[in-house]
Amino acid sequence: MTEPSKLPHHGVPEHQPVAGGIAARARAAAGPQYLNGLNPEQREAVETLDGPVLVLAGAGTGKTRVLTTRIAHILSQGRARPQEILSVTFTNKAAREMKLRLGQMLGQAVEGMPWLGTFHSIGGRILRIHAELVQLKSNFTVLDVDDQVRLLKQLLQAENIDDKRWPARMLAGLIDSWKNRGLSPSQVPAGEAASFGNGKGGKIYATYQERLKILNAADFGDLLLENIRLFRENPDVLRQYQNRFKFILVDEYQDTNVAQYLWLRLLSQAPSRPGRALSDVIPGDLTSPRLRGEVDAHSASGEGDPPRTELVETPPHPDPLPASGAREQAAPLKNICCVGDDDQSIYGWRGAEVDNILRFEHDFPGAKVIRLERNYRSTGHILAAASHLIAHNEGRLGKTLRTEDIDGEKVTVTGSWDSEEEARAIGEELEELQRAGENLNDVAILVRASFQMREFEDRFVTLGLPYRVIGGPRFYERAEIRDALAYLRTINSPADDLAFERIVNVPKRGLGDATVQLLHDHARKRRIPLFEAARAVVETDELKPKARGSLRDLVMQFDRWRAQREVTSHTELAEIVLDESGYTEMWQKDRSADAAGRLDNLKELVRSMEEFENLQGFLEHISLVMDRDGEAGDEAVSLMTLHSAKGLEFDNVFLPGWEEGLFPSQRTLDEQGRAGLEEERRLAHVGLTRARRRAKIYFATNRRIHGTWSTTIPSRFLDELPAHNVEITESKGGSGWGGSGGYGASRFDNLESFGSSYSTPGWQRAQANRGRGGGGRSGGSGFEERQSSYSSEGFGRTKRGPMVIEGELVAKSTGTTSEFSLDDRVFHQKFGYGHVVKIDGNKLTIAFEKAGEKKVVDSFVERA
DNA sequence: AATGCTGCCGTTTTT
DNA sequence: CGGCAGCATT
Repeated sequence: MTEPSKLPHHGVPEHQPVAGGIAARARAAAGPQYLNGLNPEQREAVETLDGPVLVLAGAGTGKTRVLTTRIAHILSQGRARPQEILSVTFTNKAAREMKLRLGQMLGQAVEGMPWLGTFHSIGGRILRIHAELVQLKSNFTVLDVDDQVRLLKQLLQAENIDDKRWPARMLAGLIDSWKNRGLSPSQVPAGEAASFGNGKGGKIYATYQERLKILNAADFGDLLLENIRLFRENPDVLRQYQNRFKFILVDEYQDTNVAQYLWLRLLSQAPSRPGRALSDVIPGDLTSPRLRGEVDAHSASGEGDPPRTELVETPPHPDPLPASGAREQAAPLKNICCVGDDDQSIYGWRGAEVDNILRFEHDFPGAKVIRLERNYRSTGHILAAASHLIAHNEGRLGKTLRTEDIDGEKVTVTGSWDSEEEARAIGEELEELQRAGENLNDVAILVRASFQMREFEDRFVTLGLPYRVIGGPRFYERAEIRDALAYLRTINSPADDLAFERIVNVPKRGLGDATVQLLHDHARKRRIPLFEAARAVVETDELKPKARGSLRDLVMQFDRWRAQREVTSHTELAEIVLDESGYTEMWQKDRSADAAGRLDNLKELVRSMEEFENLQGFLEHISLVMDRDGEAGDEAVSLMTLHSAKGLEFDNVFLPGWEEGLFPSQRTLDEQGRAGLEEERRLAHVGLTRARRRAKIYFATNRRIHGTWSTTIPSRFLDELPAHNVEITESKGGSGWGGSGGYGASRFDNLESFGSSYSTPGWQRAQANRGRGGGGRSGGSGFEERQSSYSSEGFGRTKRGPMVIEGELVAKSTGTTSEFSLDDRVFHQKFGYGHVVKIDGNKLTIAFEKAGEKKVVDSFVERA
């Protein structure tokens, strides 16, 4: 999402302040004002209100703008009221963004868009309203992955399945993938169900679902799957929603999975006659290869098939429709508008079905397809490179992005000896950009895998370059948050065994496995929740006195908290609970590096509760809509994976690690074959199209993976870049290496496959460098002393080398001497506590208690 | 019941 | 190489 207004010379700014109502603007001579500044295709996408519409919106073509304007248009035309529009996105961020923009366009009217949200939050909301129809209560808990796994572990144990050979985590993944495909336990193909746990996989899935009902809980997949079941089994309920939603809008359609497709399909169907069963939504065989080479929108439904009344999941192409009874005349499909970009489908491994978008015209007969191909983001060279690259994919609908922008700078490709040098080179370029006055917020480094980040972090810490890692663990996934939530969940829902079990011994209360096991036995025997079992067991002498007393205290505490809930606000209650349980104290006593951060997070959690009316309301939302990537903070370079970069844009984008095996990832290639390769290529395309003005690609010849160094080959994607738009440069980091050869069978060695552009002077020099023993370009930067494992391999050049350059560099960047002295005890955000062992200008060498000796710029540490 | 050691395994991750 | 899980200690 987030395609911020970037229409400097192409259109009006998107965040136009709006005064007056829509009606007022609708009266304007040239049509409604909100349509101004849209290009013809965008305008068509906004104004084509009737029937199914697929908007193929390439990167940077104003997708969000179209979506929001379309909603404004529907409202201003009086075609629907806000509560009659269903608008779904994948992420909370995307939903927020849409709300924000809509608010800017419409004034305050957004409050009345109750059905704008993520698939999961909307599914969850519908489910809560009709919870009893799917054997839940409306206050059901949404389980996170951790809870899921723990529950499955218990079930596996009960079935005597070796948890080593059949990890619970794997089963969780399997169940999730089944749910993504819309398969309830009885619908899982027998062969697949049997593939886990000696044929017991399917049975455990069924048991798992039963247990969820008892726990009054649903996992993420259930929010959709149970919603589908609800609709299938209760046609009257479905009809109610079909009637309500006059318009449906879907964002990022290329990322929808089968369950989401089925769900949309049900809702987009015109209301059925009362009494008509809608039970025949059959997921097709979705295991067939995703790429069929050809997208055929005509053949299957070509003979004027009337719109289907029955909801029959169409199997992937080119299978004929299943012979499914008579197809009677029916009301047309709803006004559904899906926006997406098949070239940005990068979540296939998580169950997204690119087929959904490739098959749209087939699934929604009579659909109008509109292509947005005018890119308002990137310069010519960048766009050409990205387009040329993605053109190597076969399974795509095909778009040609174009821009009216200048050609700008060519995309650069830079080779380095190893990943360390790569980080150094990028570090230098960043400093150059900084000196040139670029805003670091407009710079991003996009990696394929998160382990690559470390090298950069190390480097940035050394340079004192402010950076920000995007996408780490989600807020509510952090241990301290889940612990705190578990306390609150136990208070709110005494049947929530998973929550109780999580905190029964956190902080340590002397209630170990033995005690928990006893509680389980009790609970199972008497069919009561764990908490009630605890209450009962305390009255017996089955426990040792110590444990018994401890457990009794805990039960009494919960009773007290539950009583207090009636008289105190939920935020206050949370504070009391965290305090009295000793949980806060536990972290206060903890001396590890992140303890302070955890305490901050807990405060943040309590603070965030204020937005909700009560504990119940808070708990309902926390697991679905709690993310914190909103924190902007100070100016800093962004470091993230390519996946989390989707939807963002930056002036300068660095793309390191373009090597075979890493990118494209070997594992994807092995597991997904050609489809995997194409998805990797789409990832590369996403990476390039994030850049507005500069895109810089890097590859290293040697990379350490899992501790061992291996020689790598430049990525095949480099071959696929058009020579004309690319410039090969030498590594600015300068090679401190040389050493014995071994680029191996690099394509870049074999210039034939590259064409002449790859033998630029820079690259030749880089090539030449590798044979030399000495430093690369003069003033290069072998400056940082590192205990790299090279030395053990005979690259002895890393002995205490002169540090002059680094000293110079550091001095330049601050010019002051350090305010720290030897032996000072300090704290560092990343490395924790340590003491200063060496001072060199503003550069400190610190012996960290946990992380060992590191060099750090003093502004990164504080006195402890 | 809590602590320490060994051995395994290792992408991406919207909800 | 490093983080975590499961086991063997005390």
